[in-house]
Amino acid sequence: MEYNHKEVEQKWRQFWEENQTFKTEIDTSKPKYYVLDMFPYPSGAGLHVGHPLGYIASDIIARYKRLKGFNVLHPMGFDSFGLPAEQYAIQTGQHPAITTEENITTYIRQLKQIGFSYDWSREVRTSDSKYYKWTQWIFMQLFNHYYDKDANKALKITDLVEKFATSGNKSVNAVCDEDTPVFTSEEWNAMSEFDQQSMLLKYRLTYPDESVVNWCPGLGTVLANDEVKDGVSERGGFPVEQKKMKQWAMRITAYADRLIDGLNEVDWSDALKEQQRNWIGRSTGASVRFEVLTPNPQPLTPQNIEVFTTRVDTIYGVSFMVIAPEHEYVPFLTTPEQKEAVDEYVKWVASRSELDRMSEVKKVSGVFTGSYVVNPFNDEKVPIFLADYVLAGYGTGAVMGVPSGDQRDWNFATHFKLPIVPILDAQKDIEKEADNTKEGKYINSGIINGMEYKEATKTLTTYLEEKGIGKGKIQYRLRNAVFSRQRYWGEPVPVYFKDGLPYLIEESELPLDLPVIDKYLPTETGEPPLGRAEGWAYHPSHNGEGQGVRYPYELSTMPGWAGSSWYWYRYMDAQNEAEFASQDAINYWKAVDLYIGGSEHATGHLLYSRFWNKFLKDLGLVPEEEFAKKLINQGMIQGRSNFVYRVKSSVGAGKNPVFVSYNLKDQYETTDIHVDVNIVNNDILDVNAFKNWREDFANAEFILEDGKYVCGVEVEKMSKSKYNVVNPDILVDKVGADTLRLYEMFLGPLEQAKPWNTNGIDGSFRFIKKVWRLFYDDQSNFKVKDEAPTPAELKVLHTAIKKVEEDLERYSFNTVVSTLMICVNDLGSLKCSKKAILQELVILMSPYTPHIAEELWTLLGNEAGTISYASFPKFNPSYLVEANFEYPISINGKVRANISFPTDAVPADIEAGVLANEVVLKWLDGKAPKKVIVVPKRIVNVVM
RNA sequence: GCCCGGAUGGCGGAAUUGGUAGACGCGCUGGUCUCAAACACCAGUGUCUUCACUGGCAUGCCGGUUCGACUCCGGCUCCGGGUACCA
Repeated sequence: MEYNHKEVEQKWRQFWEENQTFKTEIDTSKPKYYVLDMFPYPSGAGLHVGHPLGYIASDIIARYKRLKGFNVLHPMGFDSFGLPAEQYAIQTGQHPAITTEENITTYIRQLKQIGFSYDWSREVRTSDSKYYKWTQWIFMQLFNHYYDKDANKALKITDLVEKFATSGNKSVNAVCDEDTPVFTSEEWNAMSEFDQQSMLLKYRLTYPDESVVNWCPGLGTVLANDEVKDGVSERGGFPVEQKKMKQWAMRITAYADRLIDGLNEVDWSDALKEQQRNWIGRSTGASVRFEVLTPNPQPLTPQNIEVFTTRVDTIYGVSFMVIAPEHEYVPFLTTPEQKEAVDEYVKWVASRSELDRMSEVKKVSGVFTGSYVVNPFNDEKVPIFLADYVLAGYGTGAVMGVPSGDQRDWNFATHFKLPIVPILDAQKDIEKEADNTKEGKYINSGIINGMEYKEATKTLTTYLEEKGIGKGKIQYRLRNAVFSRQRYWGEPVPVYFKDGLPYLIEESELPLDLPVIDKYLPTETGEPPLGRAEGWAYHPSHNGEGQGVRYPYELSTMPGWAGSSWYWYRYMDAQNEAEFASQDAINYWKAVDLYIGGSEHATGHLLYSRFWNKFLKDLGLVPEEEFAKKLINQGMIQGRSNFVYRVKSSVGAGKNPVFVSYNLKDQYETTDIHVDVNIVNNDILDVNAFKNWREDFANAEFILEDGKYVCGVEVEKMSKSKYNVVNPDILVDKVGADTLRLYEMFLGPLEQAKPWNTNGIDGSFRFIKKVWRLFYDDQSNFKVKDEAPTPAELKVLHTAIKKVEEDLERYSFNTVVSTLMICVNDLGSLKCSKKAILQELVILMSPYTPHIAEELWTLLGNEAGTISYASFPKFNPSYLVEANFEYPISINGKVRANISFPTDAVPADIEAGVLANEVVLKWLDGKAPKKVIVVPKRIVNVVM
């Protein structure tokens, strides 16, 4: 009886569903383990073979941990708000909820087919109002809190109001807007409601903020930088303009230090942690104010320019200052003589894309403004330049130029013939290039002459603070996160406006449901789509205000990352209507033990989620500072395209198209045509399927090699238009889910990017069939025996048990597959069909190939469905003990012989045995060896 | 430019702490079975040399440390990913 994967897999999927095999409850008698996949956006295209890669790995761990006695939480859900459904709605008028529902149905069908052990009763969808009620609720908490630097946590805004009323804000050490004024309690108490509320917005963790955005009127939305190409939208090619807009922002910068420090306590890859550290970009330095000297001061001309530097010790080496060409001071610093040159330069810079500015770093460009600043330390006049390497958006948009210590400044100074002043006696060759050393003693440096780096920095910072011209400062690259989208298909913001100021609706009024609208486009006046919703206004019901009073709601919706920034808690208690999750559930499951997903989320999702998690912890709602203890980024699966080659002369009316095989194509003039990889096997084209594939190829003729049509190959992105998308449904049908799971893991290390190549899947399929043949002979007789296993059989089994366990513990999924293959091959060679051995083997396999494992488990006489909660086989080292070890004998590092010695032989005996060996004697050629190295149970090296 | 990763047979990859480079699988070659094919099974398969034995060469390139290097160190090349020139 051949193994029938279709029947068996179907049977067990149904069993799991009907018996709710993987339904999970809180169970304090077992240790818990939480395995989470980054949940998908359900796109219309369905799953391709790249998507399940991480899901298979996490499912294997989930199943493995169950066997190890853990109570495993392994859920799946959908990040179901997003642009594609809305784009589709704009085109067709179909409500995004309908499209989304359909797509989710497809995803669930495809996921279930691969045999994942998800607890589907915990499924969540971010676009479900039962879910986004809590996203809105968290937003409200953020609005109601501020960050207190002394407590180093978020505190209630009502506490802040109390402090303001009693002692003003001078003693308050809180994160707030840069322009927050200092006020006394009297001043606070005298403020109007409007002024007080405006002041509080400077402290709230979420607040409306003016920010410059890529506004695309054609699409009626704001675009990310990478959605803009050459000044037009990537999608549709509409013009994009820079526009200031009131947007909600999240004060993530309040958590900058904790976001950096927390990285030390999580087991994430160094590459990923480094990326987050760089993104947050904490740098310690000093801010220094330089007084402006301009020949033509105007009322708006700034008196000072402030710079931030991480090397304040180099301040005596400053020979120029650079401000960003976009800087608001530029018009006031430009002298009439320089105006023409400056205007021209500013215009030129504006015309250059970021890419241009980036790739041309070696070419120095800039222009003198005509004005100067004064170096506060040596009173020297320092010219102010504009240069495109300084960005207006970062820090103060101004940089001090120290050519002897910074290569970019050195290039600039050399180009404009500015002085290059040495400042440290250890600087070398500064006439040739900059030397950024911190070694040596300072020279040409006024009050720090003769000092070393540490002392100099301290001295200068103290001086700055005493004179009131600067201070020590920690600066971050991280900016507060914009939290608005001019879109329909997202969470409504639970805010209404009274006198232009935002107020929260009552918690009891949540969820604020997404209203029905007629069209999914911005309004004629440029308002977001919610502006179309009739009656989209707040009716106060709580404070006794007059009937019929209405306040307009916020019209923008939340961004895609809102719903995904806390979802792992919802899985813990997905149906709870009273809380986002019960404290019982949260304190049991605590945090994610293993999180698997793509590295493209490094600075988006993973940073925002950490931020929200820390905030929820400050509120005492969750116990852990970090939400994901261990994280693995799975590598991207690239597409592998196949090509056919159409002979150019065969194209035209009345002609049959002729295709030439890959290795003969150089003899013809051909056109490369992508061919559907699903009708190609091991790069050999199925010519009949090809004729049926496209109508215009129905009469195709072929020039074959060795009777076959060989296709060309290229690695590209997996995409529909390249016909290289491999759908898991087809493979599940052909070879089964178990084979697919096995093969995806067998491809290589999980973290590594690799092209999908269906060639080779046969090997995994053969493995499944080989396992089956350990149970059934050629005549379909069940051949499992109850005999006692031999030492050889036990050795094979326990070698596998050891390796499978070790490899799973280090997430080496691919090598486990080899181990299982070796084990099955060896048992086959031993003709082993003993129950005691096979029973353990089946458990070992079950995380990878759960369907066939279930079937074999019951064939061995076990109760159906119990394998998922069986015990992982216990490794017994005594079965692996060997009497002898075969030593490789190398001579000068090259292996020349193998000699067997007893395992417990002492090095001296081994050495004597080796030197008596004839192969060794031949190589020694009568000479005495210089040295013999014996590494017990490893190797012997004879040095001559 | 900067940051991070990577490079091993025809292909995917293995080698966990410096100790027999190429496990396992694909593909290919030959054989058994079959009318034939498919399936399955057996044998071989880095490369050069050789009838064979054997030997030389080989983990992107150059150099170093070591009895011994895919593994460690220094320098480079190429490929992939990220990116906000972050002072």
